[in-house]
Amino acid sequence: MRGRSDVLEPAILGLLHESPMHGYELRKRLNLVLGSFRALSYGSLYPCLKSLVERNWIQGTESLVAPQAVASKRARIVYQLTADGKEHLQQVLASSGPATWEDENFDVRFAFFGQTDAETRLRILEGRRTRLTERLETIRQSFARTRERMDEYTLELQRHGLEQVEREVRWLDGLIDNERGLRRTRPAGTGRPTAADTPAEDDDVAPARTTEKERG
Amino acid sequence: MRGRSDVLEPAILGLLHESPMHGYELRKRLNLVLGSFRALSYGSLYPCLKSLVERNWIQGTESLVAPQAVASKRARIVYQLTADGKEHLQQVLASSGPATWEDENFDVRFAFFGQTDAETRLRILEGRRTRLTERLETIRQSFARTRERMDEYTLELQRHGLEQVEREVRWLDGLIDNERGLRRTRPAGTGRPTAADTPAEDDDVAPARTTEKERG
DNA sequence: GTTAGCATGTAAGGAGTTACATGATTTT
DNA sequence: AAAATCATGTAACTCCTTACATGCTAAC
Repeated sequence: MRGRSDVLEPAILGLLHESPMHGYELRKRLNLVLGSFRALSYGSLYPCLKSLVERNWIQGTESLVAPQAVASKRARIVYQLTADGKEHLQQVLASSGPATWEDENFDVRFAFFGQTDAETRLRILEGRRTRLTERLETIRQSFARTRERMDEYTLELQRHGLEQVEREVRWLDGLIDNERGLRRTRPAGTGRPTAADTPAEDDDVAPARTTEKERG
Repeated sequence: MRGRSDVLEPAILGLLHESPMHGYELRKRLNLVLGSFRALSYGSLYPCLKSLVERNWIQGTESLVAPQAVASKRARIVYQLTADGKEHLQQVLASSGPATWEDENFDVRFAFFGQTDAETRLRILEGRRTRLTERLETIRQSFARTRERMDEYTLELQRHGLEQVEREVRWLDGLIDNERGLRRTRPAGTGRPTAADTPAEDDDVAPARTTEKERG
């Protein structure tokens, strides 16, 4: 029943958990968290905020802020999480389904790793890794099957895509190693998540599944 | 007036230009061209084919194919470009607007570079490059502005994103060099598009614009 | 005093998804 | 004979976008 995401809602809740904000500011921050700089429109943001208020996960309070100590600016609506909202956010960040491992959903989860425990982080990183190695398998197979009768540019596009995914897997490997280290040596949530010192120039990124199941 | 794409239509036309096909087969090939392996659904494909037929860009003919020389299989509808369709495809592949430089649109254009001339290829590669350097600027600026008060994971996500975009720019540079070479030495459309032998480990990817315009 | 940026919204619509529905053919 | 895969479609829905509408405030 779910579309590709609902990437917006978790992102909003996550940002508001870090600090209360009004819509206009949220949008700017959102464009960074959502990664690919697809300028999010107000036409999505405000209706979403409205529905979050209705479900009682956030609440908005008019604030007459005077930034240079001047009187009476136009009221801005500053949103913040309710108790219900905090609880819900924790559930969302910890939950994982098939959609969790897709690009944008993963990015949002990852951006708010600071608000979860090491257990959850590891689970999500590994789920993402599995998803990516599945992709690698699919690409490699079609690569092998159709190499001959394929246009050179199409081929180059796929070679490049393959490389990008391989690189992302190595990035994840670094992060996973790091989380494992954290879990063994420290209680939780300390230490920098800096990635991949592992050179790892090898090509075997786990066999995973070989089945090329249809998913449509 | 255009949404993020209409990535499907050009992709279908491009594939059918390479060779006639029926819907089911199209879908599989489509999933590779469209890159990120977002399994395209029949719910999008068949209505799109229908509308292409209505606009007289493709035509479908029932074919009673018997693959192992056996009689009477169920009829499959094999689609092929009409004359109008071929003309339209050329226009689409050569045209370039703001949407052309976005990820998926670019991928589709690139996948069918074989069906265009060197002039067009170069224009599209350079447009894409400009778009990416704009992104780099945006990321770098927000990076510099908010580095301190930002979550470590969010930071790592952005660092990684930055790296991926930088890598993509270098990939484009290789392709652009290659196209330029082709244009100088050969008539058009010959030679392999193999990328970046240029090591180019430098970091200056062109200043481009510094303005952080709103686009919403 | 007018342009640029801050701030909040609504209405209509586009591009795609999931879930459903059906049936033929091939493989086990 | 059952299961998998080939093959074609429709209906309802979701998430997000564009375009529109409004008004305040800062800077030039």
